[in-house]
Amino acid sequence: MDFVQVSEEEGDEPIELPAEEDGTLLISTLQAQFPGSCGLKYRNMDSKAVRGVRSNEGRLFPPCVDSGWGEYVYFCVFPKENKRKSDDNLENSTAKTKRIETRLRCTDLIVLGLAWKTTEDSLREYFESYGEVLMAQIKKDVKSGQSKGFGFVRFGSYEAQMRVLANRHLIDGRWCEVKVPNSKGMGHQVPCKVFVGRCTEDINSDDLREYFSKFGEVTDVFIPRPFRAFSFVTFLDPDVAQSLCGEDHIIKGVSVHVSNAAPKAEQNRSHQAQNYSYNTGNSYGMHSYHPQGNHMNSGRSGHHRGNNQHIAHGGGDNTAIGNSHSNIGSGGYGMGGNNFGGNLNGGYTNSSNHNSGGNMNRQDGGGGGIPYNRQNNFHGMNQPHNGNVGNGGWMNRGHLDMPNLQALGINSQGSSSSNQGQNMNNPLGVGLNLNSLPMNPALVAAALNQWSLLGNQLQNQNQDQQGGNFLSWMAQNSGQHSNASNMNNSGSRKGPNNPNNSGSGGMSKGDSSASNDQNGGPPGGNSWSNQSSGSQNSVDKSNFL
DNA sequence: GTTGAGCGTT
Repeated sequence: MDFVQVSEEEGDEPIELPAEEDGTLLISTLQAQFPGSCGLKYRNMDSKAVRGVRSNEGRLFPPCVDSGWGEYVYFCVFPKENKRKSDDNLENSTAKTKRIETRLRCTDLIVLGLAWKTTEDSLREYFESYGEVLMAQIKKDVKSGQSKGFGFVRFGSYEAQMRVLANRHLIDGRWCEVKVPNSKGMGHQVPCKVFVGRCTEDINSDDLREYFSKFGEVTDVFIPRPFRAFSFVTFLDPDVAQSLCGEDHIIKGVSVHVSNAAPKAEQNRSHQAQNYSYNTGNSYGMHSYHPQGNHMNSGRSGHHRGNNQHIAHGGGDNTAIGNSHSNIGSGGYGMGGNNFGGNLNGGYTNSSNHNSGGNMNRQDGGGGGIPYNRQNNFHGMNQPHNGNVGNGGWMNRGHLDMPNLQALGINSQGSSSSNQGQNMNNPLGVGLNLNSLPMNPALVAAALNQWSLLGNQLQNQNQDQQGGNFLSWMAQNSGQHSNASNMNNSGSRKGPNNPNNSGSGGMSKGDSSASNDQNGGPPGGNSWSNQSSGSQNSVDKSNFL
């Protein structure tokens, strides 16, 4: 296999990226290591000029047909901010306004689980690796001055905020959570996703990613399977997403239409909803994509009793394998006649911050219907009493598109006596044992990846079910947040806590404290030790949707 | 002095 040496900028230390069999380098491979990059260039030794690398349909082509990539060190091309011509003209002022708004969207973030000893200085120091810290404070007891174990931090850039929110953080020896405080509504949050209509079947996620990377960093691409003539593209910057809405774009010669990812029925969904009071969400409904984000189905659907009757509302082609699937309804939202999943049931019910008692019954894809997974027990997902009743968690904190972790069978903190409840080997605090989940782990992976909760871990668990891009990007970016992404500073013991185990150990709750004892562990054998060093992450989620 | 889910005396 041929490797291409790539660095972020000229002069930086290069990373070797694997080329494809045909000698090309996938942009997705590039982006796995250099998020946001959209191409390559290199310094021509003869002319001393910088040369661009040919790029077409998600692939980068070596400069020389014969000698391939040669010994050059390539460096990345990143899309220029606001490079769009339209912005330069009529939208210039609004673009500026938008940028200001972006800054305004930075909000104080609450940091939970701080060590008692953590000071405002050390808090600030830690978070400065993510970006400018405008404020860092520890809440203390007024009299004693003792820390209450939580604090607040505010960043100067939204991007830093997003990265911080996507990770967990080892601060002064404790894994801390960072969230948007309850007191802050994120109702003004602008969606980062766009709906891309009129897609043809040959437009794949790489195509979309490559094309839309021109406008800004693409963090996710979702193409419903089976083919439904639309897809979703998520940008890091919601402004970019918004700026594209309403436009037609040509991808592979096809005119696609970009619009807001919010379902068209959004406005009047409140009075439809909840027609089918049982088994509508159905267990196949765990589509990892939620076009509107924070609507996790407010319930009313939990009477699925584990039969094989999967009713996919709307959508049509629920040509799932095995079992008896029938489609009910033809409504729903979507564009251009695409039935986006029907959702005549309780999919969208409340008007804000849903999921109060919800489970994971949304079935956005309607016909998508998860046509795989004949062996896995999906029915577990539709447990009518699956907890998470109004406990907030991520859901009510305004964080868009977060999964119902409990519905996914995931606990957010390990349990251990020797480390104060902190699972030191699990950076995200996601008590996840893919092999013990009552559902398709690939789906969980997809969901978590979708929601940016899980990235690198998956490759430690099952090479066939890797999550991918977004979180791994978040976590790995610039390598300076290793605390958050690469744990096990001092090693862990081999044994039950090694997520590579395919047995019953793993990250499930109730691991022995010993196995979670990171600090005391002997060196070597780090189970969670590393995030990807290659491009293995770039697995199209749609493979298992 | 201990503790470990939470939500900020301004």
